[in-house]
Amino acid sequence: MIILPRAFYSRDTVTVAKSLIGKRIVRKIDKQEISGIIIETEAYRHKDDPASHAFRKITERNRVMFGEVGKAYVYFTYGMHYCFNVVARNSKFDAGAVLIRAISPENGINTMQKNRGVDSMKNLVNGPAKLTQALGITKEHYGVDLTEDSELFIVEGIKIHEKIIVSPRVGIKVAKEKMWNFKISI
DNA sequence: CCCTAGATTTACT
DNA sequence: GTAAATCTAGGGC
Repeated sequence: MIILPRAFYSRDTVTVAKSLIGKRIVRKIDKQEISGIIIETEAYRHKDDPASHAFRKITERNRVMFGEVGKAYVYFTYGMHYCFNVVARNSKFDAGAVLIRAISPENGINTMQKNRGVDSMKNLVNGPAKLTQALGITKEHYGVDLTEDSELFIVEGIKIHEKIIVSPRVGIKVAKEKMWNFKISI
């Protein structure tokens, strides 16, 4: 099990978003290990991206997007949902993050089903707020370093044979022309 | 299958 | 004050 190094995240945000497809996200709760393969991501950048939380300026919520890469950016939205991002950017940008939109469950499926309150596989982790609920990710994980073996980190995953599908990002009202959504269908 | 509405808190304008 | 990187249930087809 090889944890992705900080250098992995020190590249252009869009490149990192694409590269994260097929990697494994690992969540340790007590002694149990829950994991899944990342199958959908989106890039959110800085000055050229009006849809990004970091578009205007640094604030209390988005400040981790301006900090060290490889850390978790967790935000709360719509009054009831958490979403999980990884901070990633190269030196050309002051901020950037990759939203994890969907995973494919591996270990701890029972726990995910319990956390979600559903037993269908199809509906388990196929959305950004669903996977945070299934993995028990909350604002407590804001700023967690994902390059260390702790309760939440990302490791090398599987080889991808499927073609990566490139689409416009989901759920935004501006900058829809940017094709920064990446996914595979398994 | 597709569509609509309601939930419910935060953070920024 | 209001929009928000969403999800679910319920109704109609």
